[in-house]
Amino acid sequence: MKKSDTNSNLYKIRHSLAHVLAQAVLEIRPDAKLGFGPPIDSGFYYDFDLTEPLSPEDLPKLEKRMRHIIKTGQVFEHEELEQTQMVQLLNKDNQSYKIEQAEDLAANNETLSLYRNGPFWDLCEGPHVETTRDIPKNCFALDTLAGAYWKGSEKNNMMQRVYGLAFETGDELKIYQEKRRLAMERDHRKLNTKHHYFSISEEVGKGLPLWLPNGTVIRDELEKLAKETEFLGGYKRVSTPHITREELFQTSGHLPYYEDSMFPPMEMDGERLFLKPMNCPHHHMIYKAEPRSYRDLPLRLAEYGTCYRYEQSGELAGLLRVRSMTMNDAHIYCTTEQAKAEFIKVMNLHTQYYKLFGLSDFWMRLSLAEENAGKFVDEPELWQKAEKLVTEAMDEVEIPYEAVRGEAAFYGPKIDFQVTNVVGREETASTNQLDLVMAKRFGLTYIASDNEEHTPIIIHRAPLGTHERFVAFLIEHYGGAFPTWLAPVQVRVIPVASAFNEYANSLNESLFGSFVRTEIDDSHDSFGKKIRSAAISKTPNLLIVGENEQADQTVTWQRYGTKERQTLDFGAFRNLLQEEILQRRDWRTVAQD
RNA sequence: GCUGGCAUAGCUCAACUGGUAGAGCAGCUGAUUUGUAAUCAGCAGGUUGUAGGUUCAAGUCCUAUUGCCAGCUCCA
Repeated sequence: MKKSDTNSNLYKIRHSLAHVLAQAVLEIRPDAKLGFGPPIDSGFYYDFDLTEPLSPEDLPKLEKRMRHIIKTGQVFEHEELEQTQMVQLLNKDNQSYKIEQAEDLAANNETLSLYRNGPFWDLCEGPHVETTRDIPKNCFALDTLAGAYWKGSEKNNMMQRVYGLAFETGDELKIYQEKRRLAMERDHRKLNTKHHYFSISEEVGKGLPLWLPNGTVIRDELEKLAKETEFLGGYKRVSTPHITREELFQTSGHLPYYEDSMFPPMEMDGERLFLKPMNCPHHHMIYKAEPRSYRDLPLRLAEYGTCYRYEQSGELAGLLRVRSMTMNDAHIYCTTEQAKAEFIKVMNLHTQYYKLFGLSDFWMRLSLAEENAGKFVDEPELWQKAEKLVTEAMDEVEIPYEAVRGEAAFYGPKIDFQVTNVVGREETASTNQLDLVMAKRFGLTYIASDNEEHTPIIIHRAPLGTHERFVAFLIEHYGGAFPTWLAPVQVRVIPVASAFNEYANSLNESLFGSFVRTEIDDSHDSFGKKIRSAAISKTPNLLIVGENEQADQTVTWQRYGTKERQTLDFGAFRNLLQEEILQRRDWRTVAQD
């Protein structure tokens, strides 16, 4: 929850519940050491260091104890203490983490305060409800157990975190739980079991998805979209190898700054080769392959490039986090004067794509470097210049964003498009980066009109991100019901009885011959069953044909998810469909406009 | 990678405190020929993730291992 909400009733309820939870845990695990226990967007959590871990079966027990504590109406009392007194008190309870926290707070000259309720007390700045009776009866539920590092650093101890859901009323809690349940239904991994987009097999390796025919259709359609758009945007297409000699990644700085995320090298003939984690070094080499003049700029090199990154095993998740990925990558080499305009063009391209998919639930993050983090190329002046350029461009297009330190690429600031997946986890869907560092490292130059050598500015951009993540998002965004142009199967022809199979088949073949992805349901199932199967398949267009249609050479057209249908001439249907596909229209969002 | 949990047929799930695996859907075969969400009947499908161990007996208990899930850390 935001700091600004601290005085809201909801904040107090959640914060107080965290204390009640800690009290309940201490009842069953008296030696528990307390960590942090803040309110969060959906409720609260509390971290504990336990000698004997809690198991999911403990949650109902804890919940029962919490309800009991609430009923006794414990009063929350506030008290401020000097550091020595506070540490003494904490020491008596053997709360070593809290002592560390108290010392940190004191070092920052913050007031040390505690809250007591009943037998429990906690180092805490509040605020809380007056008494535990102010916590509505059924407004909370313990949710899950998880691990969490003390102070969020993997160098520290792993503690056990208990998550709880909490709202102002029981009804709000129920609504939240139902919403979450519905969201789970859209999980791309869940929809995948039904619609077969991809497969991750143990034999091939984790994080290395196999794209099945249905998923490949979506990939190919996205690629087609990107190629057409980039062609019109003046990009040139290139293609580069998946493995590369060590030296290139030394030059690029990937080995010093990014090696943790790279697969270990292959050794051959006395040299070391790496799988590429990004496409940029290769594009830079293409830039370098011939002398460049200012007349060549902006030079826009585009590639759907496949990269490999050694993500930690616990981070892999379906298609959202993988180890082999194909990026909608391009690098724009331009002069300083051109940079802002090029950056703006790229931002507009993002907007254009997001509008096409009807994606509106995202926020933009300006990811900046952090000093002395060791993760960023050490060129303070260039960073400053790049940040200024990006900020100005963003202000000019008037797109709101939030700046976050420490999230930049190692070679420059980024504008990331942040989206949340169905489970509520935030991910970067697209990215745009301004890079003043690489051109220098690679010795990229162009001859300007002054007949002198200059260094170009580079813009890295991936508005469609990677196929893996973007397709995962689209599956969840559309809930598996894709618009016609993206749908693995665009049309299903359904004869009402086998007597019309022949007519249905002629339509099917005719559409197929026009490059429409079509199939026919000539099974022996009842008509009702065929309609049901078609609905479950989420095929966007159904063509129903029977005696009437056959006699008139017409089709009855029904959209997925609707009851309305229209009967029209087959040729007319085909024209409408082809136009819709060509224009990549989603009739559902078009209707809303 | 770390903490916790889970693993039974293609999918969703069953099998009491250990007694030798069962259903629905999907699939296949046959009958049915149907105008908007499940026609009927039959058949087939599993060394219970893998490897050890305890036991007269293991899906069930123990150990290891692999994979998956949630979270932390990390990121397109």
